[in-house]
Amino acid sequence: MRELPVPTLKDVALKSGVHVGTASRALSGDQYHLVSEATRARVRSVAEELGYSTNAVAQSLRKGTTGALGIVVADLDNSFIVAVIRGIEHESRGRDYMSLVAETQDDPRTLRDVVTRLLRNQVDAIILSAARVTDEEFVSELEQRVPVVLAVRGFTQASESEDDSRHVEVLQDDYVGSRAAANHLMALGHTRIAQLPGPPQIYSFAGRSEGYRAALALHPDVIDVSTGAFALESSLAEGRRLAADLLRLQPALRPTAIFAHNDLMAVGALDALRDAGLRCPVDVSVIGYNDAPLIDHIDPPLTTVRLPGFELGRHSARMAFSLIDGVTPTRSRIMLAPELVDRKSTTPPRQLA
Amino acid sequence: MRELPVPTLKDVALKSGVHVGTASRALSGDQYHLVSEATRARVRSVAEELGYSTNAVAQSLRKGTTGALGIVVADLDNSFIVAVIRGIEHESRGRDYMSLVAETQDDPRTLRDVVTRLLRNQVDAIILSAARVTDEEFVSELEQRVPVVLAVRGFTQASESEDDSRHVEVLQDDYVGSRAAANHLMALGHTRIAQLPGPPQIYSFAGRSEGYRAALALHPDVIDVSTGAFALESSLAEGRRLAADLLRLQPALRPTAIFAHNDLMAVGALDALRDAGLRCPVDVSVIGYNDAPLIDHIDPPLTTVRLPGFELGRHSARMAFSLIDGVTPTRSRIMLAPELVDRKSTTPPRQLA
DNA sequence: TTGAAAGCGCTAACAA
DNA sequence: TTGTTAGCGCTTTCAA
Repeated sequence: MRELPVPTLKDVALKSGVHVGTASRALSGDQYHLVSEATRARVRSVAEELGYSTNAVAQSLRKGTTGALGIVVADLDNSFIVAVIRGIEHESRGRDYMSLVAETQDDPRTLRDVVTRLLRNQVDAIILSAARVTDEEFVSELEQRVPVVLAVRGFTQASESEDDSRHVEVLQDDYVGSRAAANHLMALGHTRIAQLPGPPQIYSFAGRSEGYRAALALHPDVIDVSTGAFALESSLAEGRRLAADLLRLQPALRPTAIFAHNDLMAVGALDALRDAGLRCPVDVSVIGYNDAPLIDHIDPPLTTVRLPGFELGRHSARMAFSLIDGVTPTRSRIMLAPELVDRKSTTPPRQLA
Repeated sequence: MRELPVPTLKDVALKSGVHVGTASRALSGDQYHLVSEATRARVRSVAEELGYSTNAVAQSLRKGTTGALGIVVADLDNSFIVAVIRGIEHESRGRDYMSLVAETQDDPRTLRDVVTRLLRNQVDAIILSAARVTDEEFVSELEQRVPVVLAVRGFTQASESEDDSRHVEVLQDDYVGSRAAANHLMALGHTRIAQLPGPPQIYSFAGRSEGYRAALALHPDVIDVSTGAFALESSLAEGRRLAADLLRLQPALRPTAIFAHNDLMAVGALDALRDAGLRCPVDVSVIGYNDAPLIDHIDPPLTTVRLPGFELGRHSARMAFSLIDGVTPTRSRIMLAPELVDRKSTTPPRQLA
């Protein structure tokens, strides 16, 4: 099956009649000018002929740098995260960097595991998009060993100023996004609203709760009928459970609008509504977060908040490269604004309709 | 930010008062028995204390093997593929292998690009899930340089026997899946059926076309009203376009059931139906392929074919390990059976209802 | 059971 | 402009 002996630089040098050092320079991206045009051409053609390709492992060992970026995500099965990864890759292309993508499934042990692996493999930087609030100490230690960019999930409360940020973060603004969601509902005339909070162990969800509450606080006539419970994971089943609890309240106390911390939970809420014989949006409006694929094709098409994943990835990569280059980035935190997408799952409450 | 000098084996050896060779053995997974228990314990505790972790780059260079698996996928934003990746990772865990995941976006140039990168990085094997029919020569060359497992997308026609297979393949049986889909429609009583074929440059879609036609061939009373056109990419928009073309036929010639080569195209077909003032499933039944997330929550919940992604990944990884170990796998081709999931988008045709 | 030494493939001083 | 040389951090053969 596989049998061709892989040619090394030495082979190329030999066949070109030059020393390996010269061959190295001739083939290198930034030292080729130290070689006469003639030899350079010869070496390159020999390399081509032999099918030579540089051994990145040897190169890395010698250079002390691998040209690899570690990307750690909680859940690969998430289009938003995939967009982030694509943004990173896009930005890496120009620098000829390679990404090592690892998934934690939101398990703290797995997180430590994959990070250890990445470290062993000498990645030049890590873009971490899987941190939970309890991981801050771990991340601080990690930052001693390798440049780290926190993407999507940070450790910064919305209320904190950039000055006291201890990490390099590229985030989507949960505070702004959730406020937009809440404001959308209130603008429609809803006065009894509830949120379905995602796991508070993830700052993003904490931020969404905060933004939601801040928005409601500005409207004394609006009351928050959230139960106080939160999802154990941001899944459809949990959204359904939380919503069902809410719907068990007596009708007069029930919310006329629900803000779910992500689309999957919103779909769960839709299921709960149906279970309770209620209809969306006529009886209860529902708004999600993320703008997942096909979420515009469910019944009813979901109003939600769209996140700038690709851009977020690009910024994260740029931040990482700054750190790698030893350039202190001008900003230690970048916040990108999400955007509300108005569809069919939100309308004015019935009494106003 | 980062400053701790990273300890090397030499540091550990020095502090332990042994030679690096001994330290290496003490820390190794399979040579530690060559070291006295006392020194082993000492070396290990020193390593721990220093926070030593082996430099995988140096280790790889010396060993000539990296413990890395290259995984090449066409589209990361695909839950089925993510399941495959997870299956691979699951199987890799025990062997302490690491995956390098790369995406081609189905672009042949990018495919060559990422494979080159993986090769430079000396991956021990490549699991390729992004091949197009025109890539067979490229893959054959690749197989000379590194063990290759074709996952999900192979080069094997459904009709070929395993004996003439030139590659190591782990596939989901498109032929069986598409036959199941067609049979489901025919069992419901449909006699005018059309398929919406995905790009034939991908063998999976070619296989689905074949299976579909084979199933219909067994029922002389059923006529295939497919237009013959196929999708340029397996997207919602293309599904919509193809379906719209079909619906322009005069009513008597129109299909009463449509088999879309994947769920996204099926959703596009649903849109086209709506555009044409037709309803699913009352006027036209629609069946998809893949069982994408949320596809059970669209309107109507889609009947589709579910694929064993995780298992497929596990088998792919096992195959790869066999090749790495130099063990000729007992089988050069594994075909996993998909499963039909009956939901609400398919019913008997109107005249029979 | 341990030490010594060579060398994986490459790059980058330094010298010529 | 090119050759020489040392060495990145590790593993492993060979000797002791």
